[in-house]
Amino acid sequence: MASATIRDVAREAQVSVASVSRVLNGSDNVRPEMRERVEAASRRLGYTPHAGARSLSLSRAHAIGVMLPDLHGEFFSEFVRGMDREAAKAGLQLLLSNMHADAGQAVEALKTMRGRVDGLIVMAPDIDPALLFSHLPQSLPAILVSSDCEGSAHPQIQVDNMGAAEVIVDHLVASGYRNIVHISGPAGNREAVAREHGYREAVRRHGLSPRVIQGDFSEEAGTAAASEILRNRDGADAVFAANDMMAVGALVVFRDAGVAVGGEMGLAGFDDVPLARLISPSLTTMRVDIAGIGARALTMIAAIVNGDTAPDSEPLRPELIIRQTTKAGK
Amino acid sequence: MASATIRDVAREAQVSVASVSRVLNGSDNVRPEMRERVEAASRRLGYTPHAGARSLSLSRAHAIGVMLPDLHGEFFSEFVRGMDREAAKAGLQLLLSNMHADAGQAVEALKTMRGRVDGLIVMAPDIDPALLFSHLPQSLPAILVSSDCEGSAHPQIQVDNMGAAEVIVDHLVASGYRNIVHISGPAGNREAVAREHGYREAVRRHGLSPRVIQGDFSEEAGTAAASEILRNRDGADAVFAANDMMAVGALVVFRDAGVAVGGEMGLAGFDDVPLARLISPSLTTMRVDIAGIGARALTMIAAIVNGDTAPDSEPLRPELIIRQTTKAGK
DNA sequence: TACGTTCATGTAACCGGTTACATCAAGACG
DNA sequence: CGTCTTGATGTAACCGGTTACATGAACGTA
Repeated sequence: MASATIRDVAREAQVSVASVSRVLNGSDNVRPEMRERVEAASRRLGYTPHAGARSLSLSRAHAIGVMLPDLHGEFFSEFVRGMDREAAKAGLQLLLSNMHADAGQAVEALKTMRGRVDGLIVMAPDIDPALLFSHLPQSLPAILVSSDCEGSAHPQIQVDNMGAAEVIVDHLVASGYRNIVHISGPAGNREAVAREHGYREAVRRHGLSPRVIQGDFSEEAGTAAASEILRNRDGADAVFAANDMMAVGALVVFRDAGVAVGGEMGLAGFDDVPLARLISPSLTTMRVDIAGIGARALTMIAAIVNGDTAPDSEPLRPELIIRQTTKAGK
Repeated sequence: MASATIRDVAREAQVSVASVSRVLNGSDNVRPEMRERVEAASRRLGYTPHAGARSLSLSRAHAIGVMLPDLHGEFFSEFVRGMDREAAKAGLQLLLSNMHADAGQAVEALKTMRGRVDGLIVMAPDIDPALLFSHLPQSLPAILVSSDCEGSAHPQIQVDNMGAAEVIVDHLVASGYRNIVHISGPAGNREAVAREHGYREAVRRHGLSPRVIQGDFSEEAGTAAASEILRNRDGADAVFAANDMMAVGALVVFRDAGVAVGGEMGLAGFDDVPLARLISPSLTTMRVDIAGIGARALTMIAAIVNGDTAPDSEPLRPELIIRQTTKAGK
């Protein structure tokens, strides 16, 4: 019942295992008659090579380990789509390990990938990468995605979160808004921190005063923040949420309260989830090319694995997408 | 530079490889002094076991291969989330292989998983499973998700697409709609076919006449279908789209044309993507518990891999979610 | 003291591939 | 006809773990 091995095929074809291997890997130096015998035997036995054994003897797994945080929706699927597209081109598979409760668990998960992948793509916005990699064989190539951390030994793909946040604030100011409240992301999240930093910087530059309501990237956080803003009636005339889901949560609250979003109240998010375009009024936001990041991450790690020089890429600049929630202006 | 192997640890600790293996796998029959020596050596060398070699000698990869179609958004991420949750519990990893252009490529992808995974979870609504598995070692356990096909040798997780479609039509009829148009999914897709079948069955049962516009699950297909309906003005008073994205495309067209969706025009989708709740007017649809399906798929395959009897599960029944697009009725 | 147990440890085979090197037959050439 | 070259094929070591079995020390018993 166990599957046929290369030795079974060799026996069936009355040749040596070396010959079978040569035929199956398309080596030259095999006579046509030999090729035919082996292929026939292989077909008769329904032979499929054992990828695990192959990668052991070649010291090449043809797989990339991917560690992601607890991503949701489009964000997750677009990222994986981008990686998968390039992985298919490069003949690589993706070994997924998501959503780990804590750093210890994450380290454990990375360890179980040793000897099973040729490289790692790690996105861990709330885990210290130094800690993450200190327990790992340094010979395993890895790249960090969007971790916004300096001085790591590993190549990184950066998104210019801070600059993008400034762009958003500049746009809100240009549209006539002056009292811009920021709904921030989770405290330990480096992307969230960078966005808040950009917000503060831009507000300061315009001579305005910052105001931050702590959020956590969830729609509920946006709902809560908007309710708080309505309750206080403290002159806030625009909201910049650190991601779209919180912006959507806020939008629904404003809409239901009869606030003219895009008119008296400006609103902007971050990410450009598909929903941003479809909700009404449609949401001004920064578009991040998630699939592109995933693709770039994979081509980078593939290059490193192949021993090519890793093209250290410059930060990705998200694109400002102006929609109805800031269109009318004030 | 190459990573330390178990033999390096054995040499460093001046013991045999068998002892190292015993210590690291927590076997009894090791004296405390031995344990300590090995652990110290292992730490000194930064040793991490080679999972590939381990799985070769144990004939157990502790990984599950997952093959998915070109899924988008929440659908994909929720499904993976469900699997991942259970996989973490069971100590399994997920080897992903998405989005294959054609059946041949899909078969190839499955083959490269041989010897690398202990089982397969396959969702391939537009590939004939018989074809898919005919080229595979029959010893590799596999389960099919939502393939709606009879007489397969592999256990399946079914979603009652046909029954759910009937539920939707019944609801539309109960809300007063009579000329219900169906926007179908892609032609070869078995889920889409089952939904259309349910639609036709229910419409026939109510003594109404069916009308189907061919779609392909994309938002654009919904846009096109709705435009066609408006152009024809042929008395259609409700639309049942085979998925939410098409329903959303249609909704936007109707809304922009000033048609009262939920009043004079009923509209229902299928899937309950997050957008369905957030769009305005919010969309009546059938909720499918995607994460639950993923989780169930993983527990099933894990059970089979462990040699437990596979609990052959009954079809999942989606839940009717009534929202504004059918609320007012006619 | 001689002998049988028990138990920690070591040796070597095995998982299923790849491949360096050995082997050997056939053809080239003096 | 003998030798050298060439090229197809076979043998066995190796990738890095696990583990059945061999080994031998320590101890109990007569």
